[in-house]
Amino acid sequence: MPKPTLVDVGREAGVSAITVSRALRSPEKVSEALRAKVEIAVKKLGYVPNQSASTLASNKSSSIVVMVPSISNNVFTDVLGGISDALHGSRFNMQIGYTNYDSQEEERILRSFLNPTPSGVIISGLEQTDETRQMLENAGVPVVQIMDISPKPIDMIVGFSHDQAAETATQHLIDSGYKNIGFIGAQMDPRSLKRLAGFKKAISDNGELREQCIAVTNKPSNVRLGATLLDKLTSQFPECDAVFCNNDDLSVGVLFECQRRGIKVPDELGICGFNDLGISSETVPSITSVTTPLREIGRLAAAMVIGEEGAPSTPIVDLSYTISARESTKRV
Amino acid sequence: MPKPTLVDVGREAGVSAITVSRALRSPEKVSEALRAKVEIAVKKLGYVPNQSASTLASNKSSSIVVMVPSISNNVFTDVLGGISDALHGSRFNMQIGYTNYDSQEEERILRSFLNPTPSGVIISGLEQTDETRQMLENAGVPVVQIMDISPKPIDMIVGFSHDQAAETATQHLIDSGYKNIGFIGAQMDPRSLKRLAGFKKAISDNGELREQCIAVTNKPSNVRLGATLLDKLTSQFPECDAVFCNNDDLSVGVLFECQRRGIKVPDELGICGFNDLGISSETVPSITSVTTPLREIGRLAAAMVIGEEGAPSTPIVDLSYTISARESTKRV
DNA sequence: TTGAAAGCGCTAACAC
DNA sequence: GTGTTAGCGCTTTCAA
Repeated sequence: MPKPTLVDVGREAGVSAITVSRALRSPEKVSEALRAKVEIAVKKLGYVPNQSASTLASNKSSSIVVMVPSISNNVFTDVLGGISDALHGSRFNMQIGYTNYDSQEEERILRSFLNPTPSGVIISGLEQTDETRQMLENAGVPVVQIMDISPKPIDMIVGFSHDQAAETATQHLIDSGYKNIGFIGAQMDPRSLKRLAGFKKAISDNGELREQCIAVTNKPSNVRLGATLLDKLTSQFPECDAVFCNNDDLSVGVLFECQRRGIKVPDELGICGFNDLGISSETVPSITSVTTPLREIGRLAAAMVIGEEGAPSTPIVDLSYTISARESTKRV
Repeated sequence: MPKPTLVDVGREAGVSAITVSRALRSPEKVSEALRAKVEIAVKKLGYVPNQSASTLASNKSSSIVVMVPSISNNVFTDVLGGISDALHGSRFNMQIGYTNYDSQEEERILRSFLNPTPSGVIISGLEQTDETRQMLENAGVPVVQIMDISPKPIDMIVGFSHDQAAETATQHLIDSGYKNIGFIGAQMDPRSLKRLAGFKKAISDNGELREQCIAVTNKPSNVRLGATLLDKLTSQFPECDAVFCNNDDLSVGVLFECQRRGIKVPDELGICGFNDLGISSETVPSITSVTTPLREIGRLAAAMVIGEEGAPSTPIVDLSYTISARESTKRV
């Protein structure tokens, strides 16, 4: 038997198709009696609305498009989790696009996702191509940029200041008594570069910034890389007594490498990570990290894009981060 | 200006709409000359096909539905990564459903995803409700179950034997000279229960299985829980000299707890994890784990569901796992 | 409050 | 190889 349509349900309930449609989408426009009849017919036939037909007829889809650079990065799984939570139970579903840190790819994917027009777009970062920004503005849908912060969003934005977060973290290392602080970074996307800038500012403000205190790579971040980059750093900057890492898997890798090489943490080397991904608080010694509001970003972005009540009233939401000071920077 | 349609493109190219459609979807059915004209018109107008209209007219969508229990679990991000890789560049896109380990939720989500009929379904585990199996069979689309293995899949299946993997791992602990082996497990879903069964079998085959050697919880797995469960285990089973963990974050948590409590690994306690999630090989000491073919499962499932050439010729694919023996079970 | 008619953009089926 | 016609299932608009 073919799938039942609105007409079938209507016939079963003794009403017209359009009444069924209304009963389902805006029950308040239909009389109590008919609504009940329709409900029974829907159950009986096991009717499921055809999304494509609905989308085609109304020219709007009920999906929220979410563009993220990568799925394997824990940072984004947290954000997606937040969005997923906020959307759960609403009439919206999410459609995820992976840009692989490539603006051109982002533009291409988004173009296909914007046809038909979704109910909203959540997009990571500020680095959209001009074409992409144009498309988004023309689409006339709510757009929320996430992760970063800017006074001039395309539409709305929720995130935090990566420069400031990194600057604060570096200052924490300085305040803890470390003198020769290095920077370790992987996946040097624009937000990572901002963290590097924040690091540089803190160092310069407190003395002299030396070239050799920075060890970075464009490879995706992972635990192994933390060890590799620590090797690189200590060979080019032997007097190094603390490191600020771009992301928590690097800081964990640095700790393990210290354990292998017999470097004492925090006495001989202080370590500070970024994002507080859940493992930092568990290692021995535990690792200081910058706790960033990842899930919260996801949740708020979803609320803003669907215009929910829980949504903030301003289009620019600058969330705060905190330094979670732990054993890895607690010098005696 | 409104979005251009097939008719617009046709007018621009001096052909009919259907010719444009054919030129785009099956170029071999259209003459060289027209194909070129169409291509130019498409570029000029910036034409993007309307998926809904296509889906509605043809009654098939080009999405591959993927049902997973959770996104925050690293295990599934690996699998999704594999699927994403395999689908990249194909004409298929993926639609992800999160079941939150709930068969009823799975059924509900799937019902809405099956309308209109997708090009294929990839679904985790064997524990679908009867209704769900029925729906999938009625839909008449390729279905690939993943993660586990069974002689009677709904349609196709790719995974590995969790019982056997756990049994082999436990045997490795026994062969390494451990006498009182415990089991630590979180998120006790059906596959975890199979791992527990494999553990029990190996223990029973080599002596006596005692109730108190098992410490489990239904909470989602995380590093912290590893420590908690080790506490529980050692208090109820003090003579314990090795643990097999359900998942790698637990084993990492166990190692950290040992470091906190001054328990020597591997001499006083042997540790073996599961899934080899990337961190196990980096800790100090490194942790033995069962390396499971997560990405491969994703890749193959995608190939099977879209009937690609790289796909296996049999509907049942039993992949192998390997024990990656590391320092945490290397007793001197 | 309910219904009839028209049409969203595309493709299947059939002609030419 | 190309075009014509009809219709996918729904919503919009307008009328009753």
